[in-house]
Amino acid sequence: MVATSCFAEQLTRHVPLSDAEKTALTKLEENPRKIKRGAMIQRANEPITELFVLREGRVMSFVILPDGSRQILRVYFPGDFIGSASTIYSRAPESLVALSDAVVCPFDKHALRRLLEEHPRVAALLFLLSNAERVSMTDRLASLGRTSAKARVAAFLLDMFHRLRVTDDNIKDSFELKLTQEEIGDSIGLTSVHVNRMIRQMEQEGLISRSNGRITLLDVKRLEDIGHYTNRHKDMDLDWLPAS
Amino acid sequence: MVATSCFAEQLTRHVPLSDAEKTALTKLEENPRKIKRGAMIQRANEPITELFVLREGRVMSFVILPDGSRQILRVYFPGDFIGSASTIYSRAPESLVALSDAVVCPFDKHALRRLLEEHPRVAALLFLLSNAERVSMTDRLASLGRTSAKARVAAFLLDMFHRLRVTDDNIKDSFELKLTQEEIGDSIGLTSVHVNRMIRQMEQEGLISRSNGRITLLDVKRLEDIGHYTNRHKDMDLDWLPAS
DNA sequence: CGCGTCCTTGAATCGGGTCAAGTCTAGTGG
DNA sequence: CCACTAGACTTGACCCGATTCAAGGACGCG
Repeated sequence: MVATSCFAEQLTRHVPLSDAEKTALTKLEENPRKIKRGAMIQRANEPITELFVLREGRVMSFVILPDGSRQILRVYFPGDFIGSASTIYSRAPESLVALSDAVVCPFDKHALRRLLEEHPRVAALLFLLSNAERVSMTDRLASLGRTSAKARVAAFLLDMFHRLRVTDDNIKDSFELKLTQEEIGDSIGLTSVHVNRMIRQMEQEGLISRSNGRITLLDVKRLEDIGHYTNRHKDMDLDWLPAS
Repeated sequence: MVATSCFAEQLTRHVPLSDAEKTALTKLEENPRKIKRGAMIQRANEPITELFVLREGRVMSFVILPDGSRQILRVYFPGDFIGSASTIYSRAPESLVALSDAVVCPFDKHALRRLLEEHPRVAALLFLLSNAERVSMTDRLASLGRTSAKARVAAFLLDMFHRLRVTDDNIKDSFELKLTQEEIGDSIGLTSVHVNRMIRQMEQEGLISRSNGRITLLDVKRLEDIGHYTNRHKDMDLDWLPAS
């Protein structure tokens, strides 16, 4: 048994890895770095050569438009692979900021190249997970483009919930959001004021409840209905990956 | 010189390929199939095992929400790789319909697996391009979440324009849209009525002009400004890919 | 010629944004 | 232990951009 990294652990949830593969992945996490809440990890438009594995805490990626408004693109959880854009662009298309105190493990993109060369199976797996991210992105597109404010909030909460559950088995029906209502709004294309209205409404209707930053989903079925949510994590099927 | 496939041709725009790689890619396109405008290539939620290379024409992917509204996720052009979702999901997350008469080359996902196994460099390249798609998806997210109707139309037109130019060098300032205004609306989260109003307004302001389905961009600079558009195709940098 | 699809335009409506004025809470320092 | 403060949450009144509804026009095709 080799010491498994945070990233390898995430990947083995999908498909078994050989020890050699695990060791290689662990190398990516040799340089953990502590990050304070609110600190910027990467600034949009600046040259980049690093990627990251998020080991602890939460990180968000976002862009700021010329009029000053912000679109949050994604919230990352421990085990996530961050900054894959730097594999293709020499300048960062998006900014990265820690939403909570966090630990990230930066590594050079050439280290990733070597990994892909030496472990084609890992390359294939990363390709697949990149496709999965693309699909979850399309779900959000549909949410922003075609659903009401209430539906977006519902879908957002469900997405957080199910993603957290992938790595944390003891989450039953509640979780720490760790995002302000303004940040929620910036994720789903609403103002903080309207996010607040929707959340209160959903609380009054008995869909959710809150106590100091913790959200409890009281009626997941109805939330899924309101948010037009489909849980993609269920029917993933990576069987066809090259055998190890 | 081996006969290059449509897909290989697309890839070599980014990075040189060996003859062996080209041959392998060409194999994916052994079974061209003609598709009529409007025909469904893949229906959301149905089992899938096939992927496609689009050789001719245009194809769109979309989802229909329970209330009947449609979100178009992406418009594909010749040389594009379609349906990468089937690498991870056994049921299609999105539908595929031909926007014009088209030729697609279906291939089994196991053929892709063999390709990834035998040609790790191609696997890495696909991983990169998948990342590029993810980035262009985030651009659209920001557009839908945080910009006005006019900005979205401008960004949409510029995106079509620049993507067509990647493969077609003789496009100077005009192109065939081949989408109805309703389809444009379903791409950018607007109604066809409002798309029409924005297009007419932009026409009156001298930003664009139209004649029987052909759009001419008269003032690209100002359009980019209005649409908060950034052309991602320019500063792609795939140099670090494993050497062939 | 007639029919269907797409485009165009106006009027009324509404969802969500904006502005503004609180309230609540966790820190902070005296 | 309490006053002070800053950031986040809450709520109301008003406004505006986009949708909805509806009706007509243009064009291509069988």
